[in-house]
Amino acid sequence: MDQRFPAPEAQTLLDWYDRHARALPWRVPPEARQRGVVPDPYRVWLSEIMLQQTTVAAVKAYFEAFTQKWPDVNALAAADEADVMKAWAGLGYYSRARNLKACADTVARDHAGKFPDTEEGLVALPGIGPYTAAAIAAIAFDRPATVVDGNVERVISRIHALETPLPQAKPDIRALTAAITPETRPGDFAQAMMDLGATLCSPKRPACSLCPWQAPCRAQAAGTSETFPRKAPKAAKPTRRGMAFVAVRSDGAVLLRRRPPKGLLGGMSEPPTSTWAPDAAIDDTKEAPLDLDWKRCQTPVRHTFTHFHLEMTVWHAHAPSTMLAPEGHWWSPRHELGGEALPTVMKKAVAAGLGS
DNA sequence: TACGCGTGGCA
DNA sequence: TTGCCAAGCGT
Repeated sequence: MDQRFPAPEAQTLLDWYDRHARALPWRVPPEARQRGVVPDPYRVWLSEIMLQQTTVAAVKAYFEAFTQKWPDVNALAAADEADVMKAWAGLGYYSRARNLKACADTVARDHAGKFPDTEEGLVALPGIGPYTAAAIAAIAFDRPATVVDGNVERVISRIHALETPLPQAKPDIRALTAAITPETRPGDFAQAMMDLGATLCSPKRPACSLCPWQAPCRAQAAGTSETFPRKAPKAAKPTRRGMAFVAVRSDGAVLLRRRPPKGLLGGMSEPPTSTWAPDAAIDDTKEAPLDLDWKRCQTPVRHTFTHFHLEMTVWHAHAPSTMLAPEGHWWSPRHELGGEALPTVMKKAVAAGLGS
């Protein structure tokens, strides 16, 4: 052990957390936790699912809406899946919403509405992986689980100046995190690690001068904090092209359909679309669901998904009020359009079709 | 093991 | 404009 770098102490981070913890809607503040206030496992679980790969700023409004609509796991289990998808629309990664509902159903039916209080029990539930199981066990049940998320990976890789790139470094990071996870206040420790990563030990321009773990941090000493964690370069995103068909009935209703339950935007709603491919035709209205006088919108809708760019040509047409929706489709009245389970890209397409 | 899976904010 | 990124999971 290099004598210049003492081991990072959990207590040092907990002292910092007691002074600087972020106030979040799903969190029991450290002073209340110390007085014996315990978190609601339902709220901890819901927040953890929403926060997967998603920013706190984006989650807040959805968390408030969900807990208003469905205050506990039994209420969510009693809900229609379609309503859950509508409430999740815009948040992204829609398999999370399907798994959220499946998990609520399982907890209500098989566990009498109580979440399991161990990592093993939690990780067996839909949508709960190793990170989320550890986080719920620690935060909701104060178990000394090793909680490793993207924040922890960044903090630990900097403290130890780990040269191994992610994801190969994950086993080392897990072991190093386990070694400093305390038996007392493990839930606050996990949340403190995330707050440190989110506020001081940030990806860009970390505020090392304010960090409670400045002394043990090798990257800080070398002035290279921002270069960790090491990562393999990412592949460039290809561009796919396609079409969307926005049919508007004379009373303003718009034709929608449901996407297949799995895969991209699985289970969400959309105006009819063509298949998307790099060389797809964007002017063949024979692919449209109805035989109408289709007109092309001038500006295509651009949208970027995780692994490709989409350039979608939007076609629009007026339909007579008597026209029936094809099998599997429905006319969504204009005043209900905002409440449909439309992902953001499809909201853009509908807006383009209505605006032209 | 590696890939598929959304979105919005920011430099 | 473009790339990068944010509390990962399922297959």
